Amino acid sequence: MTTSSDETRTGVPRPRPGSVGIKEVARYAGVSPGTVSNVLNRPERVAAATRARVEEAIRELGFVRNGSASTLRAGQGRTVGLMVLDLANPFFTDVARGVEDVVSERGYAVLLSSSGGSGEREQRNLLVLAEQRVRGVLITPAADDGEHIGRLRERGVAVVLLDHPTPQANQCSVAVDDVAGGELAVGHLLGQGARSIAYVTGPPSLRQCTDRRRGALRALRAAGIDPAALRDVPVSAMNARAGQEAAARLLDGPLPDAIFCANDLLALGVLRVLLQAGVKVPSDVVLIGYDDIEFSAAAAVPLSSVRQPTYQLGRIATELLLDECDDPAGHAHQQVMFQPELVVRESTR
Amino acid sequence: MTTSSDETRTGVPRPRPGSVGIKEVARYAGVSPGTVSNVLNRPERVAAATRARVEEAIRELGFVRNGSASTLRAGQGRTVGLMVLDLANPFFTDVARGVEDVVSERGYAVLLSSSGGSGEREQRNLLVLAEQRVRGVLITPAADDGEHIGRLRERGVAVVLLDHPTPQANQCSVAVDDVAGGELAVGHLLGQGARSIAYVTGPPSLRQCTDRRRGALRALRAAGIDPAALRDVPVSAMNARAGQEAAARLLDGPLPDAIFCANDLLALGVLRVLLQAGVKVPSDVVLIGYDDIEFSAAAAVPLSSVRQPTYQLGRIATELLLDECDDPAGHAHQQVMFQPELVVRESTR
DNA sequence: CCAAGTCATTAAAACGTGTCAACCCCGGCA
DNA sequence: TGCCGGGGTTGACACGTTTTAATGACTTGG
Repeated sequence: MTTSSDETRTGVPRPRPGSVGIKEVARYAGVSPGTVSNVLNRPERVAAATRARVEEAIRELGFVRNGSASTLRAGQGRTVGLMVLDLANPFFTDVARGVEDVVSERGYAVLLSSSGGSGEREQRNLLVLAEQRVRGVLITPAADDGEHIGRLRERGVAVVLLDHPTPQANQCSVAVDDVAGGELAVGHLLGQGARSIAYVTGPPSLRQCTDRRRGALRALRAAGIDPAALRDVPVSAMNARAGQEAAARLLDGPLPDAIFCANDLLALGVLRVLLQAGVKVPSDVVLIGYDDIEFSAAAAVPLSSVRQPTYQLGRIATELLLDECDDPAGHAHQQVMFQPELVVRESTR
Repeated sequence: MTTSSDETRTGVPRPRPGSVGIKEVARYAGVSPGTVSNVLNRPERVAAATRARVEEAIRELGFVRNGSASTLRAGQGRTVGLMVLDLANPFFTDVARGVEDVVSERGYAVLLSSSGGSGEREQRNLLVLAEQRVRGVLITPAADDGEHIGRLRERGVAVVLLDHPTPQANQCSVAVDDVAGGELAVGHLLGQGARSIAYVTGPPSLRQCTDRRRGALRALRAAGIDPAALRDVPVSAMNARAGQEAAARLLDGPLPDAIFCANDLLALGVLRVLLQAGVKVPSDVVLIGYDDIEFSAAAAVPLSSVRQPTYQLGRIATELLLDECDDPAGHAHQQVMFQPELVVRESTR
C-alpha cells in the first residue's frame, strides 16, 4: 500500500476522472475488459472474489459507465420518452410524477417533452426522442392521426398511449373513461335542477374534450332533454386564462343554469370572473370542472369535479411500457380503462 | 424512375427502417458515409447538389441519426438533465416549462429527474444522468454539501444551480432573493398589525426555508420587535397535506396574529383547515404564502404571497447552461439574482 | 488416472457515427 | 505545358462498450 493518492497499490497511475473507462477499471483490477462488463451486466457469472475486486476498482476510480457506448453496442438503452400536452396542468404533472417514480425505481431515465397541443411540435420532439433511441414512449397524442406514432413502433420503439384509449389490440393504452366522466358531470348538474348548460371546451382536436361532450349529451338524452340545452363555449387553450375569457363571453348573454368545464383550470378561471362579476356560485349558476386537481378543493368556492386516478395513470402506463421493453416477446398488450368518480363540493350544492 | 416502392431509381434495395444508418443513406445517394456525416454536421462544406441528393435520400429512407453513436464518437451529446425538488409543486413545473421551451427551441432534449428532497435519491439520479452523458445539469440541490455536484463538474458536465444562489464565481446560478422575500412577507404582516407570527416551514436542510426565515427575522429586527415573536412550526414536507397538519397543531394552542408559510402549497393546506375550524381569515388570523402559484389567487380566501419569476427562472438558467455547453471557452459564469415581489390579496387585508 | 464436464475468464469483433489526413479534379497562372 | 491551389470528397480509424466463441483450470465419475 502506498499513501500516494495518484498511484494504486499495483503502481498503475490513476487516470483523470471522465476518461476512465471499462479498460482502466480492468487494468486496475487486473482482469480483462470483458470481465468488467460482466460484473456490470451479469454479476452472477463472475466469481465473488473477482467481482469484489472489480467493484472496488470501480469505486476507487470513480468509473461511471458510458451509456452511449452501452446503448450503441447493446442496441437498446435505458431511457423512455414522456410526451405530455401541457406541463402547466397539474393533471399532467401528477401523471409525470407517477412516471418518474416508476422509471427511477427501475433504473431508467425519462426524456421529458411537451407538445403544447401542437401536432407539429409533437412531431419535432418525437424525432429528437427517436434520435436518442428511447426504448419506449409514453404519449398523450396531440394530433389524432397516429401517423408518426405508427412510424415509431415500426422502428421498434414501444409505445403506450397515455390518457388516450385505443380500440386497436396491437398496443397498450391507459385511459380514463371520458364519456362516462362527461355523463357523470352533466348527470349531476341535471340532478341539481339545471336545464340549460354551457360546456366550456378546448379545441375539438382534443379527444378528451369531444369525449366529455359526448358523455354530456348522453346524460341529456337519458334525462329526456333536448341536446340543444347544451351550448358549447369553445376556447383555444385549456388554462385558467382561457376560462376567464370564456366566462367573460358567458356574461355577455343570459346565463345558463349550469357550467361544465372541460377541465379544472378552465373552471377556476371561470369561477374567478363570475365571482368578480357578482354572480353567486352555486345559487345563480352551478359550476363543475374536470380532473379534480388538488387546488379545486381549496378554491374560493370549492369546486365539484370529476376525479381521475392521475398518479396511478402514470404509474400503470410506465409499468406496462417497461414490461414491454424488458420482455417484448412475453408481453401482452393491454388497454386499461379507469372509471372516473364524481366529486361533489360547494360549487354544485 | 420506377414505380416500385422497394427500389430506388438506382436499383438499390431499400433497407427496413430502423436498420438504416448513415451507410445506407450514402449508398442510396451514391456518396461516401463521410459526406453524409458532413451534410448532417457541417452542411456548408458540401456542394449544394450533393447535399440535396443526400437530403433526398435521408427523407426517402426515413433515416434517423443514431444519437448514441453520435454522442459516443463526438464525446458530447445534446441532452441536459433537470433535477427538481418536487414535481407536484407548480413552482417547479413552471420552471420546468421554461426549461423545456428553451431546450426544445435549441434542439436539445431534457432528462427529467426529481429528488423529492432526498439527498440519496438525488445522488442516485445524478448517477443516471452522468451515465447518459448529459452535457449539462440544471439542479435545485436537495442536500447542500455540493459534494457530488462538484464531481459532476470535474467530469466536464456544465452545472447551473436553479433557485439556489452561490457565492462561488466558478459556476452559474439563477435564484430569487429569498431573504428579501421573507422580509417582504413578514414586513407586510407587521404592517398589518401582527405582533405574533407563526412560520410554517419545511426541513432546515432546504435553503429556501432557512433563507426566508432569515428574512423574516430581519423584518422583525427592523421593526424593533423581539425575534421571539416568530414561532417556528416545522413540517416534514412542503405540500398541502403538511400544511393541514401544521394548522391542526396551530389550532391546539393560542392562535398567533399571523401565519407565514414557506410556500403556497403549505398555505393552501393551512387555509383549508382554518376555515373548517371556523377561524376567519384575515379577521382572526392573517395568512401569507410564498411562490404565488397560479392557484393562490383563486383560493377560498385569495392568498397573499411572494411572487417569483418562475418561468423566467427556468428559461434563463437553461440559456446560461446551453451557452456554456455550446461555447465553454467564451463562457463567463454568471450569478443571476432576481428580486421577489409582494402580492397582497384578501388573506392579509 | 483419464474423459467429460463445469465454471471463470479472455481476446476480438462488432455497434453507427465523427474526424482528419489524403486524394482527386479542375481552373488559373506563369 | 506544367504547377499550384483549393474546394469536394473519400477511406479508415477511433469512440467505449457488449457479446460470442474459445481457452484454461479445476472437479467429478468411471
